[in-house]
Amino acid sequence: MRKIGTEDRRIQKTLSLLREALVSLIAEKRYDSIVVKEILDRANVGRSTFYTHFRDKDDLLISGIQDLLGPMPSPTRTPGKSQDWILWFSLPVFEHHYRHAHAWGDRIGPRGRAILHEHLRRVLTELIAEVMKKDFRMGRQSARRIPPEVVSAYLASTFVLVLNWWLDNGMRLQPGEIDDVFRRLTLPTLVAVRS
Amino acid sequence: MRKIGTEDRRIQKTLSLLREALVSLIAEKRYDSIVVKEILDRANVGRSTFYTHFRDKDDLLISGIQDLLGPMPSPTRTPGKSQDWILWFSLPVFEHHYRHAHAWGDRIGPRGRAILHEHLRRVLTELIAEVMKKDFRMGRQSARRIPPEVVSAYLASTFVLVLNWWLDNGMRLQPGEIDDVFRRLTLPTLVAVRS
DNA sequence: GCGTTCTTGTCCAAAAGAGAACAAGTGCTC
DNA sequence: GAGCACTTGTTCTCTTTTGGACAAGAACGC
Repeated sequence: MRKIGTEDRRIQKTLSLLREALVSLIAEKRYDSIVVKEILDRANVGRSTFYTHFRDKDDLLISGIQDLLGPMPSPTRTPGKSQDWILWFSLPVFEHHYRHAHAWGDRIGPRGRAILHEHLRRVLTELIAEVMKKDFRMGRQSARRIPPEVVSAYLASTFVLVLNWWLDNGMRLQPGEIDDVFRRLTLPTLVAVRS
Repeated sequence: MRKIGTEDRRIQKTLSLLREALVSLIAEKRYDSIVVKEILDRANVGRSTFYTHFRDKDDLLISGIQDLLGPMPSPTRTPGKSQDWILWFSLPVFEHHYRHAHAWGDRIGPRGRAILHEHLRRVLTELIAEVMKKDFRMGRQSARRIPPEVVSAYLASTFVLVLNWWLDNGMRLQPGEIDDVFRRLTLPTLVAVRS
């Protein structure tokens, strides 16, 4: 049986090469000033190959988020009334930014960051909603219940907001500290809404 | 115009991956114990791809020699009666072995070394003959003249002999010193034959 | 303005790689 | 020595990659 879709070895190589090329370029110069051909040259990949996988440069940038969120282990609901298990993504993502943002400086630029964060928000919204729907307690229906889609969108957008603030202020807090800020901001609402 | 033959970007990538995989494997285990599938796994290359480029494992090993000798700059004949410019390859190759042999230890094994040296001898013979034929002085014909093919074969085989001795004795001499040995062995003959 | 040069994104035919199946050989152990 | 697992090298079809051509759109100086 033949491997299908994105499992093909050649595809994986191509995606890796392109992503690594972009990352290493951002480490050297402003994202906005990077031109597709530079990425191709560094990745040693043909032009048409690039466009079979990505719509444009921004699409390539965005695709890295899937790399970050994709392999994130799903949370296991701990027994008890605590609701913070649904914020499982928070600390890992903060830590990821902490590790990588220093190398990037602000060469990503406002436009690049906007694209990145908007996509992060969208993907996080979906991811959280998915996990919430798997949760048993969401089975309880009630007239006044807030739909999980709204809650997940709320959490994702608040997360990105906090992340943005953190970055704008030079990441003076440790990942654990900013994570705590995020949790104290959202947990009360979460408890009230989902109890 | 389309690129042809070995210039294709995909081919270069494949060859590099396979060669690097083999080298890194030799750094870890005996050459004889390395199996094709291990090379494929490490290079992340398909089986059929391997066999479109190489006859077998030995062929891959040998191909590295071309990498070593291929980019070697051709010698420039210095004016004067000195003949040692034709030994231009000697020191670079000794130095190459000096740099890499320590990492390889003796994991290459007697069989691997025999294959390698036999091929090195063959390629060197051709390379030297080629350079000699480009040389002006070889134009001089004479009944007693020794054909350049014989001289190049003599030089190559003596070189490999010295190289072998050097390796067998644990490379106790510096590259410059063993190079000197080689030159003192061959120069008198060279002068006598080609003056 | 206007031409020149660079960039973007699309399309295509041809080449290379993937992977599975296969026969044949090797080596092992029971 | 029969069975089994593994390796080698070949062949096949299908998928991806390639590079060149192209149109359309910046960006630039003159």
